[in-house]
Amino acid sequence: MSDINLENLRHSCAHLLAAAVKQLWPGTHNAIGPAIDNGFYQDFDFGKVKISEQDFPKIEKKMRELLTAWERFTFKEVSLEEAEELFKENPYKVELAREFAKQGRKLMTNDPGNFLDLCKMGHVENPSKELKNFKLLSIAGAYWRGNEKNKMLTRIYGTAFPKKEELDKYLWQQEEAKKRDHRILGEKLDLFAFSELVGRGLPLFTPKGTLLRELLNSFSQELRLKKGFQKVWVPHIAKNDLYKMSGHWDKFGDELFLVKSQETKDQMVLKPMNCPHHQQIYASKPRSYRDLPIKYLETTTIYRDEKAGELIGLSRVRSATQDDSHSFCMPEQIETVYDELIDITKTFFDRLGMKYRARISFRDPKQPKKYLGDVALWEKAQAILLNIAKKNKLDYFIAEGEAAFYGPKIDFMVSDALGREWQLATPQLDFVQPKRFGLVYTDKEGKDQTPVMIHFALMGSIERFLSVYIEHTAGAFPLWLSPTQVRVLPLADRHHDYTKDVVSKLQKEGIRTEWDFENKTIGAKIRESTLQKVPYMVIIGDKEVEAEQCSVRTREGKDLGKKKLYEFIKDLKGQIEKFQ
RNA sequence: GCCGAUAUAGUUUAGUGGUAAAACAAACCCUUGGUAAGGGUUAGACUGUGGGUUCGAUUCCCACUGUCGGCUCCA
Repeated sequence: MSDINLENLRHSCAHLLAAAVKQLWPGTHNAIGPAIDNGFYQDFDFGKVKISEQDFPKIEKKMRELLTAWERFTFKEVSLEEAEELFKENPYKVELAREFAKQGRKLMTNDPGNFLDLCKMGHVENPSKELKNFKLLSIAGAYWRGNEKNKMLTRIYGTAFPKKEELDKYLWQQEEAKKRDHRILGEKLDLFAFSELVGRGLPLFTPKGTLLRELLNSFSQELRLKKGFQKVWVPHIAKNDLYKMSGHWDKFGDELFLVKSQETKDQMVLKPMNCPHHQQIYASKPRSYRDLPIKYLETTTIYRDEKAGELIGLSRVRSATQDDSHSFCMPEQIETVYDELIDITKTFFDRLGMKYRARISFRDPKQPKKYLGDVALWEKAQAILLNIAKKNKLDYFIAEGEAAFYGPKIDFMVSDALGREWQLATPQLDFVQPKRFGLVYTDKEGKDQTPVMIHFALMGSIERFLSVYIEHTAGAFPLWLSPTQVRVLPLADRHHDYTKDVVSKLQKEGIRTEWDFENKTIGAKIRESTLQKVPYMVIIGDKEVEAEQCSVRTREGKDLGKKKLYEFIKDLKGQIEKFQ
């Protein structure tokens, strides 16, 4: 890594962008231009001018032109009056200057040579030398100060690196991420589809995609069934009264629901979560402390009215299938139940080859109104979670303010092959809902007590998990998850009978097998199977028929040589069993 | 929802104020090929939907729908 401060570099680059734009379009006002995680942005008020990404080459050219004269940033402290005079054309700068003056902060200006700006400190020493490796990336609208009541400004995103190689690597990585985009792979690998007629945010799963969903789901469920969870089933609609009782109605109102309630009594809505339903199963008969913990499991679809502009492929949808479960236990059983859930989570992600760390989400002590339930209970629960994380030796960190409104939780932050982090499995404690629903169990003394509920979904939503997992694997799923595990490729027509024989024997053993009888060369068939990420290809020609063998090749291009079919089946089964 | 971009064959794209071109995929034919693309032929699009301007629009304008990028990261 270079010794140049990345933030300073990028922030300086935002100045350069502002300078270039103001020269190209006089009268444009620049607002803020900070460094961000992957680069920088600069907001502009272009007035009536409309610009697009097609203007980028022109802007970049102007940036390079200006840069040659940028020897160093000179700073000067100014009074509010001076600032108001200097930036009188630019209402955004004036607003900021007044605000900062009010807060008692020093007002600074800087000038790299030909572009005066109001700015905090933090720039590179020698712009003309250090700022060379930049690129403008995209353009978008953004509200002034992030508030939708304010004016919409034009935001130009870009990035900059100390070295050209670093910039090139970043751009290459972006390209890689694009290739892995689950929306593209989903179509290429024939996993899911959308229909304008069905509606946006409502994914349809093809046979291959459905297989993938079901394999992941049964793995998720099995892990819990082994720990004594029991499957339940509930309908997908309910009266809105259910959510008034649970507290979701007060919290989210009508916005959460995909079918809007008319506020009439007994109005039906689509369920946006499963916990209230599951609690009604618990409530269906008297419970004794001897019955606890009671652990329900159900993979079922929920429906939420996500904002239209936020729907993205499978990662943000309106119909999401949760591998959900709810455990009801006595307070002193929390730790035991939680330990099981942590164990399940570890097994699941270890087996999928994904790294993770835990985020313990506490309430924000500064905003008590955001949460239901009494503070003492929260404190107690948070202490329990922290202890569990320590005991299970989780790699954890604490995030205040990330808790659900009904209780604290542990989120598993799972990282993918490109190093991006996703919040997936979330066991969360709930002291509030059982109380609201009046759930009870009879304790040893014969008195009614309120159980604690623990929400837990491993994948969260299968759709969102798939979006992460498809990009993690780039569509090359492990053998046990591959919709097609083996494809048998005959060289010529005369090998078709033998091929059919091999395919049916593999299928009989439960191996998901296809053949490729197309009139193409073996090279083309191999290419096609490789692009479809089929783990194993079996090639059948004269030699194989003669020796009653099959030639095996992996999608990575490795030649495993000739084998007897039973040997190959044994290999495959051995590999698959490792995951059961 | 808001801002911007965008919509042409199954897919990826070209193109024009006078009803559209190609590649891949498909079907058929030739070829029967040994580890990431063999060759040919044919078929396939009322240019997203609905309006408007015009003698005439796929092309220009408006609305709708879908898709994409954003809407937290403070001078």
